[in-house]
Amino acid sequence: MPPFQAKTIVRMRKPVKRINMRELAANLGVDRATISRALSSDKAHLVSSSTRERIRAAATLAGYRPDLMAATLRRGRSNTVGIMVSDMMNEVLIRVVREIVADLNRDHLKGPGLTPLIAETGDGSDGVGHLLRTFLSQRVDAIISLTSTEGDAEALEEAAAEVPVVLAVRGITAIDLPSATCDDEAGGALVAEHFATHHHRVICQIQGPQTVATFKNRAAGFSRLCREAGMREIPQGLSTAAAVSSEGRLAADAILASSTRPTAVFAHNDGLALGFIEAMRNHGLAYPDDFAIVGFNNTEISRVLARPLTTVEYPVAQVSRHAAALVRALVGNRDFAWESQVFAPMLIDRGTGRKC
Amino acid sequence: MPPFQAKTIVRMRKPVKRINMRELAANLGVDRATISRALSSDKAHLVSSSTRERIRAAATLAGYRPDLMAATLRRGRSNTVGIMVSDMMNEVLIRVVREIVADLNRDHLKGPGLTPLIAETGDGSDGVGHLLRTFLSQRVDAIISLTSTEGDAEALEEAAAEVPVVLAVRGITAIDLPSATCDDEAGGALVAEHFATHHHRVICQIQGPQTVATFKNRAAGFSRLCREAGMREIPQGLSTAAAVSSEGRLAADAILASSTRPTAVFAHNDGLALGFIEAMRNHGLAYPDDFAIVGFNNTEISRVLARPLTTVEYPVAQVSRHAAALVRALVGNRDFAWESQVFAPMLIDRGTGRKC
DNA sequence: TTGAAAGCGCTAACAT
DNA sequence: ATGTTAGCGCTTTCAA
Repeated sequence: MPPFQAKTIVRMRKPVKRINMRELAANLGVDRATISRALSSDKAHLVSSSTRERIRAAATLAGYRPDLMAATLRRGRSNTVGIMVSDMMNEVLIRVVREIVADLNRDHLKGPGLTPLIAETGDGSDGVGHLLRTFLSQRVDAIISLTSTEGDAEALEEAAAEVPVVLAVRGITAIDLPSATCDDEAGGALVAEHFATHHHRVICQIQGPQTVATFKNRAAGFSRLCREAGMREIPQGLSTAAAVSSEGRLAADAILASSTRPTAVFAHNDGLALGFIEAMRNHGLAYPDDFAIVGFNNTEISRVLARPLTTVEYPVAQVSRHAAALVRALVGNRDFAWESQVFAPMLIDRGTGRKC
Repeated sequence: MPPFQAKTIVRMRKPVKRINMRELAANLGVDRATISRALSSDKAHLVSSSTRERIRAAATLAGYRPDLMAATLRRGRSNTVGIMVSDMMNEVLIRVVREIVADLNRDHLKGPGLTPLIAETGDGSDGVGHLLRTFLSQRVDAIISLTSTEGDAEALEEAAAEVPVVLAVRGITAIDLPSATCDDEAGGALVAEHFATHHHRVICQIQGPQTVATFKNRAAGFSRLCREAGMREIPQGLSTAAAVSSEGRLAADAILASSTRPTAVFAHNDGLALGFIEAMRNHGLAYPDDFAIVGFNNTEISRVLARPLTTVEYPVAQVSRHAAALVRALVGNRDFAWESQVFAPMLIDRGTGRKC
């Protein structure tokens, strides 16, 4: 156990009793119902403005906090949305979560809105199932799932029977749920096209795990355009065990050892690209002169490199906005005629994918 | 509006009515109280094992999900902890959140445990206050606040009157709350000591915003040890507007332009260090040969650099564990005699802070 | 415009 | 070992 410094303080808490609506009503000599109406956003107009203001002032003064549990129980709605994210260290996922949260919070300005509850799927065997059950027990009005896998289909379907479930970032083919995703096939094609434009003839891709739809689609789009543009792709299917920089380094070693070297490399995400760049340096090669390289996601690191990386911007804003819109609509009306949308990514050309 | 592809699907949802305890009881011909006991973890022994199993099987089969809102209302406790984080893109903060969540979830194995609710403080003017109010209305049993600032003192104190509030990562001097933090002063000193050990005589630090206690303490510790070790620190107080790589680049330009150049540089976090390294490259200097450089936080990027960076490991595990322990203890007993703890950081020597 | 009364689904005290 | 009863704090008819 490493050392630490301790500061010992003992302290008694004054047990502040929370004031409830009944007490507040008694203090003011009005009925609880009047308080409820005065404090609500949709029924406030039913109360005379004088009493309404009197009640609101008194509530603030007394530090009254409505019990959302009780309100939810009575109302049958919690005005809450569960957001389930697979990995909080993933920059794209967190950006999407953030924007969804901001989007939903914006509604609070007018009306009750939806309060987001964020949780990460644990490593446990049934992380997704457990979290979904927790959300349902918390009586969320809807669930947004970020980056679910095909293995989660059953659990999601079960949840979807009770509340609207919206998928974001990654869709699922086994079940038909409203979703907001990125067109990864187009993303892959975009990169290949960029290489073709800059006259590359022999190129390759460092693929993320092909069990993940995202990477499978990027690979497919890239290969498709390679064929269409008459470029030679080598080696076919250089797949990694995880989309992280260390795997990028390993892939680079393989590429550099091969007899036919490509002139351009597409890494399925910026982490893999970074690994490739490091390996290049280790091999005495200069980035970005000795290989053209393009990443994916436009993560912070791709921007702060001494030589910023050409990469693909994930349509974070659009995915987030659509996911939020879907949830809002479905919470308002379960029979809403939703449509899943697939948004186009965009190439950010910073020059590292050109040199032939 | 960038292009997108739309897949239109209309779908009717079968409105699955949630089964409640009363119905389940009726189906089984037992009383609701028996169901409640059978399904609980602490009172299950009061039910005969045969009916207990019968009830549990039926509950699972029927897809019964206890209404936590109702249970909370009745019980007066939600078994829920609000975790408030200022920035979800901050790697250290997210690691702490994760570990706290994992720690609290571990309790679920035996007994009800505490379910964490994670939320990010919005950019709004009163983000902290608003979030605290939301948490209190959700009847959380405790609140953990990550990286609060002195400006949040009042709001936190108000919340602390109702439920235990624990600070993590960053403490507050204005009020006396249980906390789990890092000894940043020692961290700064650690780095200076490292430089002294490797015979540096003229050194400098690129400081994060001095309004933030974390950076102020790192600066103080560093400067203290500089004086004690007889090293010359130049320029005094090179403070940045934000602890990000772009600011690190600016600071580097200033350092490189000065007449007396230091041989070693302490960047208050890895982002600043990265900016410095980039600027070095831009100036035709070689990292890590032309300057010794040490960062802080041991973030992923410091590890994946072609030449990994010497940095300081934040005591994530200890801070998390203590924060979780404080919450658990205080939820169990408000009068628990808590102690705030300050944990020591640790230098990770990867060799970039030696060369003189 | 306000009040009275019922009840959301659960748990805990008490009774059997 | 199980059942009976009351009530957590709120919102929503319905009535005045």
